[in-house]
Amino acid sequence: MAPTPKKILVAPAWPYAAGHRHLGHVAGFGVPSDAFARYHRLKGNDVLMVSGTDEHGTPVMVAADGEGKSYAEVADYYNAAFREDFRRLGLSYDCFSRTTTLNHERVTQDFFKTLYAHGAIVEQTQMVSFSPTTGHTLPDRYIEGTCPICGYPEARGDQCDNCGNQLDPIDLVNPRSKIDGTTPEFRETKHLFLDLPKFADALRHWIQKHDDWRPNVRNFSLRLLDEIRSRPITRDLDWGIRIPVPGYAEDENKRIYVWFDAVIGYLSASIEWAAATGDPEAWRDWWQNDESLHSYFQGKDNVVFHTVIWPAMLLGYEQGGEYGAGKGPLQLPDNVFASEFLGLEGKQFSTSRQHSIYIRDFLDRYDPDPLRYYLIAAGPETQDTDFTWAEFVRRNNDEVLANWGNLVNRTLTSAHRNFGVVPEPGELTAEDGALLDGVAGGFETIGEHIENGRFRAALAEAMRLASTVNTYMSDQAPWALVKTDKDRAATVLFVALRAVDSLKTIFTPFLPHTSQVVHELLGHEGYLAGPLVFREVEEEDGRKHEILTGDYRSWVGSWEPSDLQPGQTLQEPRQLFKKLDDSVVEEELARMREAADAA
RNA sequence: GGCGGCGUAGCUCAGCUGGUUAGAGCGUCGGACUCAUAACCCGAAGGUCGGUGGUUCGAGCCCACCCGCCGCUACCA
Repeated sequence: MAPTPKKILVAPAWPYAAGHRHLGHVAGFGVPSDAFARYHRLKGNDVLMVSGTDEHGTPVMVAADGEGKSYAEVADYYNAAFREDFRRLGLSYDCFSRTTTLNHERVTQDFFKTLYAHGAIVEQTQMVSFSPTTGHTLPDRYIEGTCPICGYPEARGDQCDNCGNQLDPIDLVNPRSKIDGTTPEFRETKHLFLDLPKFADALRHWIQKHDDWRPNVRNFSLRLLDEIRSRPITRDLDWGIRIPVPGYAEDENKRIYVWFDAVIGYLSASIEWAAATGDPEAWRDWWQNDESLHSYFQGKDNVVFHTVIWPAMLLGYEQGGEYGAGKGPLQLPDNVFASEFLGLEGKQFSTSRQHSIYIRDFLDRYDPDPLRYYLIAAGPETQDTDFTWAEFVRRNNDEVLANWGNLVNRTLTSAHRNFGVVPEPGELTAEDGALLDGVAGGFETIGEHIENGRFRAALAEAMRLASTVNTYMSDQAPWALVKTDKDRAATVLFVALRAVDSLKTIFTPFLPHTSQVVHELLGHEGYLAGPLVFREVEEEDGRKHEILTGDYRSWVGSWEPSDLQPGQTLQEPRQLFKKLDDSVVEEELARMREAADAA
């Protein structure tokens, strides 16, 4: 009997809607979270993978001003762009939404009101810088000036890159806005703060229990707690969610600070998903259920939000307000898989210097699976790594194509040409059994790797298993047996096809598009990893938006060894991966140079 | 400045709580095979594990110091 499906929340970071996403972004939160989600779906677990675009706050406003568009236009544009990028890459969100929906606003305001009612939000005055041009808050990172300590002329508002000292923007000599060069004004204003110190002990206790977290995440988080301070959760802006508290609600020019509403997105998108399924209470099975597993994926710069701030908010919400409805506390994160950073040709990705490769551009020229392969096999899982075109071409040609692609091709070609169907096997030899047992064992070892966030090791093990099948093929040489002992050839090809069928499943979390092709070539029907779709959602206020989703419950396939049956009709084989010519490297490097020169 | 990480074969990296001749993939060289996208298979060469000094019967793994590289430092994954 199958075990009860586990409720798994997969929570990839919310990308910020102020610029196109590049390879580094999806290497951090995208491909690993999708591999994790797809694996759990194959295991038969109930996965809910939710995210969306983070659309409020200053960076969107700055982008809008720069492009001469409204804030909403910029948000719309990038929301649509990200959805399309992620669809093409095959990131199987159950609901990829956005923060400018009515639903998100309601959930955020409920959260805010509830924390306020529980005494977790306090009012403080704060010295804040304003842009004289727009009248809005100017975040510290948009201010530069001369460092009062070392005299470095381009110190940032929060820190001097030259001497490394932490700074307060008001101390800068000749402060100026990085956006338009004007001199910021400093004014005392009242803001609401999240009382983080109130939660320090509870958080410390909770983090200490999690000795399964990656050490850098755990140590870094514990360190943060030692110096924890209240954080403002309101800003002087006119772009963002209204503050549902007396004295603030009426103020046109105060809104909820963007980071506060962004993390609530995990919850609001779950609620949105539930409503769309016709069972508005369904989200509670993930959020108000001790047995559920919540896994978050983000880059290392975002750790603080996922191990300290969001957990503090969840703790403060307690049994909740309107949405929590007294039905139990909200689940805290179980895993926080923080990635390190991906570099590009030896340097950091930089949008401003146009040292970047955007997802959309990449996918215009290359297939998604080789990219997914690269981002897992050479991704920044435990330390910074580098994307280079030479390495991409090599991994594509010499690893994924030569090993896995070629295995599929050689076994299917042989079987299709000589039998046309999955051949009827005779008695299996010890070698046959050993091969199938070895591949079958992969479901457990690779599954364990994936569950523990060791995607790199999981994929390496899958590749090793593919090698064992290649070796088996070479040893058994069915192409020769066909002429001398056709029955034995049938058995060998049967065994090889079963192994390929199993490997197809094992590779699905990483290479869903090509696994779907293998699935079809082997004569199976249905979607192993079907298309992702956009679906329109209309809210009560009449506004509409599109989400990225998919019909994952109809997907066939399960995380267990193949039971491929003799007699199943095979399709004419076709190649899974395109061989890339070495000239690609020089072309792409030239393209990057042009882009950088134009910037 | 604070904190953290990294430095192991040509390249990218594994090496868990210290224990026989330090591993993998790719690359290179040689061979075999010829079903397969000149792919696949076998074999070989190649490293004083950044440096110095300790602890230990024994250290790539622990400690100290040093050199080099990198990241985070609270709105760039």
